[in-house]
Amino acid sequence: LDIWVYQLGWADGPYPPTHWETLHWLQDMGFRVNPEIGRYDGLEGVERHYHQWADRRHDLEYEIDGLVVKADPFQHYERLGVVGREPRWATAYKFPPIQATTKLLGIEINIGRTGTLNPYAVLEPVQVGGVTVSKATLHNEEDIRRKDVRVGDTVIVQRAGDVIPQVVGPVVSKRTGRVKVFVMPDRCPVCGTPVVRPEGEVMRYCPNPACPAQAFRWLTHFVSRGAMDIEGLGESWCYVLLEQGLVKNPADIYSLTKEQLVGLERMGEKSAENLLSAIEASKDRPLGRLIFALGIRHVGSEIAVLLASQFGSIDALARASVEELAAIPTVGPRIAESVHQYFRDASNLGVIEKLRRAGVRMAEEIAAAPPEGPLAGLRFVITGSLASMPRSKAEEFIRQLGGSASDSVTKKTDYVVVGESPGSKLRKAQQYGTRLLSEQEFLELLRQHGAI
DNA sequence: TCGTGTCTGCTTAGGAGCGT
DNA sequence: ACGCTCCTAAGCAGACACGA
Repeated sequence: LDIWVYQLGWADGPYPPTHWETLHWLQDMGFRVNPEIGRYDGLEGVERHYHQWADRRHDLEYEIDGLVVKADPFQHYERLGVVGREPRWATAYKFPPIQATTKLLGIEINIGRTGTLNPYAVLEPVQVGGVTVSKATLHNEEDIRRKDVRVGDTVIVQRAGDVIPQVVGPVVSKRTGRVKVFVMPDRCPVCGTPVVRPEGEVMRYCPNPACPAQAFRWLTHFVSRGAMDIEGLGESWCYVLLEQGLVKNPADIYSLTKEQLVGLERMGEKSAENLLSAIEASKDRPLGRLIFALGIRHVGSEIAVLLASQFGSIDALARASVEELAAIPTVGPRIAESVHQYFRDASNLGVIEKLRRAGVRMAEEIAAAPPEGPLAGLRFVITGSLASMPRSKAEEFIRQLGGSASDSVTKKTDYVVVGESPGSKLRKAQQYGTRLLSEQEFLELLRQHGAI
């Protein structure tokens, strides 16, 4: 009997490790497995019904041309010798990260939204775990020093959590005399301003707020999903708008006209209309989103929502003193100072004025203390992907019911929701003995409390 | 109609630094 | 000391629109 195993989303290259195991496993059971046919391309009439092993004792079930193949993942993983703490049905298996060696061609610098100089490795493209890796972050100069990687080195590359490319370190035995120690630049590679490294901090900053790189990062941050969420405006268009001088700061987006947009290369009527309506729609985002979008240092999505709920308007926030700010729980002196400073800067105030004139919502009712939901006081963490909804949606539901959703597992975490291909959070949860929830159980929980 | 460019959606690691 | 948030990073398929 021939079995074709079909996995969505992997058109090329090797299968994810768990999938590989499944192939072998089916083989062991006496099926002839044809992994080559199992590619995403060109497969017709093969449907995948793939119940996750995270579901308690649920069968793994493949339907192939009307033939249903069932198997028990519990036994499968047990046979592999991969048995974690209870409940064992949630144990997933991953190979250790697959590594490869390649050449470090150079180290280049990105400028972050806050002006940080972020070095990254430019690598000779290499296949690692099924994808081509050509770049990887090096975090900062200390990290480069710790790893002691030099330009020209042969380096080991892996995919952390099987996803993110990472430089592990050099293969010192392969080092030739021609390697070069990397030196962080003294000047911003984009605007040439001498960089500063505040005492006690590890990152170097470009102190020029008008640096084009920072303007670009601010703009992309402003329009991003978590902030004002302007659909259709990605990095490329941000770049074009800045380069053409149509936009100098985020507030200028709101005075773009159709004529201006249509004049751009590869921007037609349709795109221009879509973009303008997306911009229009963004005027009504919740206050927290706007505060986040302003890009104040130390104010991310969480603190922004907190500030919105405390002050209720941009004006009230702008008037707040350092003491008032620091009096808020979880806001300390650094954050308070950062916020206060932001609203003392003339150009920032100019942007805010312009946003106001454009009709961007600047205030909202201060919500009464959030009603105590059924999940009040419970901390959730999600790992892996959920089939039924994006992670952000799941987190929204959790908050709606009064729970909190964070992204690192600690001893205080109450539940870890395990989706498909979970990462290291699952390991950590097992280590702490944190209660695990399969996607089905999670959905059941939401249903119980009427969230869905 | 079709090749090409752009954006979206979806994932996780981990250093740094803040708050308590 | 510990927990949490901020911030950035890479990759790829697929949807959609442009423009010839």
